Amino acid sequence: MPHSPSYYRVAVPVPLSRHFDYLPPHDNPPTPAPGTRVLVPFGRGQRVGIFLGLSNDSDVPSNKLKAVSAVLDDEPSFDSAMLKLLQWAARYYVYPVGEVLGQALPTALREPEQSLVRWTRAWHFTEAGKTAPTGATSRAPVQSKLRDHLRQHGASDAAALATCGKSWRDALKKLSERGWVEEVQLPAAAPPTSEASEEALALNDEQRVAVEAISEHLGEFRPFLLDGVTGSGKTEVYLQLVQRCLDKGQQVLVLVPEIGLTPQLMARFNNRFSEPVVSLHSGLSDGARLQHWQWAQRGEARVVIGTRSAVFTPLPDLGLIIIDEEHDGSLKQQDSFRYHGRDLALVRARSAEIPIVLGTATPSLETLKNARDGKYTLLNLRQRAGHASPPSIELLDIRRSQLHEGLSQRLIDAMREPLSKGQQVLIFLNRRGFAPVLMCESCGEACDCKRCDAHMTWHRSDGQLHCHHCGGQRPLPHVCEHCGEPSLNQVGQGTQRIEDELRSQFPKHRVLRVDRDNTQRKGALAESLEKAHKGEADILVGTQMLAKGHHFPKVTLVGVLDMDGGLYRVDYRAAEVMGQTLVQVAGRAGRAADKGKVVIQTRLPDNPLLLTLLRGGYAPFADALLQDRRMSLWPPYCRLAIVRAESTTPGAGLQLLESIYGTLSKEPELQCAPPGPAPMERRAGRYRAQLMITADSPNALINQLTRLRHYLESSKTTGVARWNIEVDPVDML
DNA sequence: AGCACGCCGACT
DNA sequence: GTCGGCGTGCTC
Repeated sequence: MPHSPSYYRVAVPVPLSRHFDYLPPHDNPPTPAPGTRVLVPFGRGQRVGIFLGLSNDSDVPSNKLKAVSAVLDDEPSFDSAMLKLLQWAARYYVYPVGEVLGQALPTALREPEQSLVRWTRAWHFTEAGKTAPTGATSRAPVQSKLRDHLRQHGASDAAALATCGKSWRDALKKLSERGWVEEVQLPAAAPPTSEASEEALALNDEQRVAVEAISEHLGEFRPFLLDGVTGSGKTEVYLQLVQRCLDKGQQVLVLVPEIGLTPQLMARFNNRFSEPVVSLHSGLSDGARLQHWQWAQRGEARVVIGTRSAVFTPLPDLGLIIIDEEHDGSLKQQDSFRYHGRDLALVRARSAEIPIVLGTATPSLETLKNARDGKYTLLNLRQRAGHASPPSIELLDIRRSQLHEGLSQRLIDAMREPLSKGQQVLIFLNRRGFAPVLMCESCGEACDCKRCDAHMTWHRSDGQLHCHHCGGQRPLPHVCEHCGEPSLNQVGQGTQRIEDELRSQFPKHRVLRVDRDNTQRKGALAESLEKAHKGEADILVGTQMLAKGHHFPKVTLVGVLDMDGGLYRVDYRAAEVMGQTLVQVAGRAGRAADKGKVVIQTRLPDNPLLLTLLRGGYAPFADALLQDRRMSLWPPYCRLAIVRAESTTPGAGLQLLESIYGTLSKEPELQCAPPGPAPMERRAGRYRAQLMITADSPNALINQLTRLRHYLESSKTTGVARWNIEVDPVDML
């Protein structure tokens, strides 16, 4: 057979929107399947790339081509459907294919040394270990436990041995030093499976309708919006749908917005199903992540619960995708490859011909529009489980009230009754720190961040000024940096200050603050939530961390301190986000027998949007916002993209965007606004500018942006300004 | 993005 | 005389 000249087309993880061609490896192995990892020479070094397929020609003369160094695996990391999805995503988000594929790979597989795992490290007794006297480790409890474990179970892997105690690794080392245990390779472990201990709950009518409606369409593409108020039992609907899929031998992918929501969902799934459920999120070690990913890929894990990047998990028998809290902005990646987990999941569901369920109490406007247009099937869950009634909501006009460190007297009074009955109160304020501004009383200047156009927040816990935008810190100055007077005054309130004030207002009650500052440590959030659940705190103060998904059955009063910001901001999504947060926070109140109450402090008690939200609920509020968007032609009534440029010298970014604007504004399919400084122009020492582009058709937008990207990649803008392109931005920062 | 090569200032 | 500053150019 004549040797046909074929080249290996490879995606290399570099910020260039093209693939690279290579000669076949010198040892001429059988052609790998597309999606297989290959090692290729690139520039001076070697890179792990993804083999895309063979090609008969190349733009590069063949004497300039290098050969693939090695085919790294004998099976592909991406099947053809996943490869297609990722290539689609690279085009849609105007991001280099190689980088997209690289990011979709578990971190461990980005290294050439790591191969797909077929073996797992384990330990067993040596001959000497088997006969060693039991009493020899009587003074080392963990060593004894390890020996007991090995005696009972034989060779065991790390996960199994870890049950013997925290210092199991040290103890194991001691045993191996004595020559009693040694490492062995076991066939790769199967994912852990728990014994189901919980029966399916009885469904109410709406839940039953939802489960039936979705089940009817297993095996075909159909998106469902499961619009369920907090406490309406969305999770039970998910669980019963998952059961149906498992019964049919299908796998299920569940996407949640943040890592904090995986443990509780994992626990519920594990209690319900006797089949392997695995999690996939950034909190796992690279090794664990690879393990879980491979369990999914081999079909051994039947349910995967993960954050947005889990949308790339290979699942050969995928039968259903569930997106929980579909409105949540964390589903959109905010740097490098700026994809939306929900939107890619929709594309994936379409190509896999399976249903996808978008669950939320507060649908995003895009999803709501799709439901209104009949593209998504709307399923409502309006009844609260256990006949809990919805909370009453009250606006508290604080324009003329005297505030106690941000708390109005009426809110303080309202807290007394539930607290006296042993119920909990939740105070919500989306601002960390003690005081957001430190202002000089003699000259009126504030302490500003040196690298950002922002005030610094005074954190009393560590006595430092923090910048919430660049993470910078510095000690509190003793005198004003502008006029030298020692008259710095703390203005405004953050959660730390509210915590203090609540302690002094309610000295007999226990106050628990939950925000990013005191939940940094691993497991700290879980501990705090546990405390709250056990009733070891009476008053909970916190930021949006407290608003997301966690259930506090004993909370009957929620106080919202400052929501007005969401009604002032220029960001076109600010009002939508405010409404969603408000409804989510309100959902924390009165879940059990007691009717809940929500008190919102505001200086805008007549704001029509706010009133619509309070009187009519989220649906008419969202419809009003949709009307606004339609009139002003914002998404979802147009396709939006942002081109950003930043530079260390003022003006360079803006200049780059102006030259782009000159060309793009001539394109008839696009509407461009002249570029301008970003909402906070200087951030982390860089001057930032942005250019907004809208179009009616997504294809027109993508085509133009692709041209733009090619131009930017080839022009020598490096060093002058850094730039990026974001399609479907979720916020303007 | 890396990481070279490539021409102009302060050091053993 | 070199070491090294980061300006521009390439990666199959």
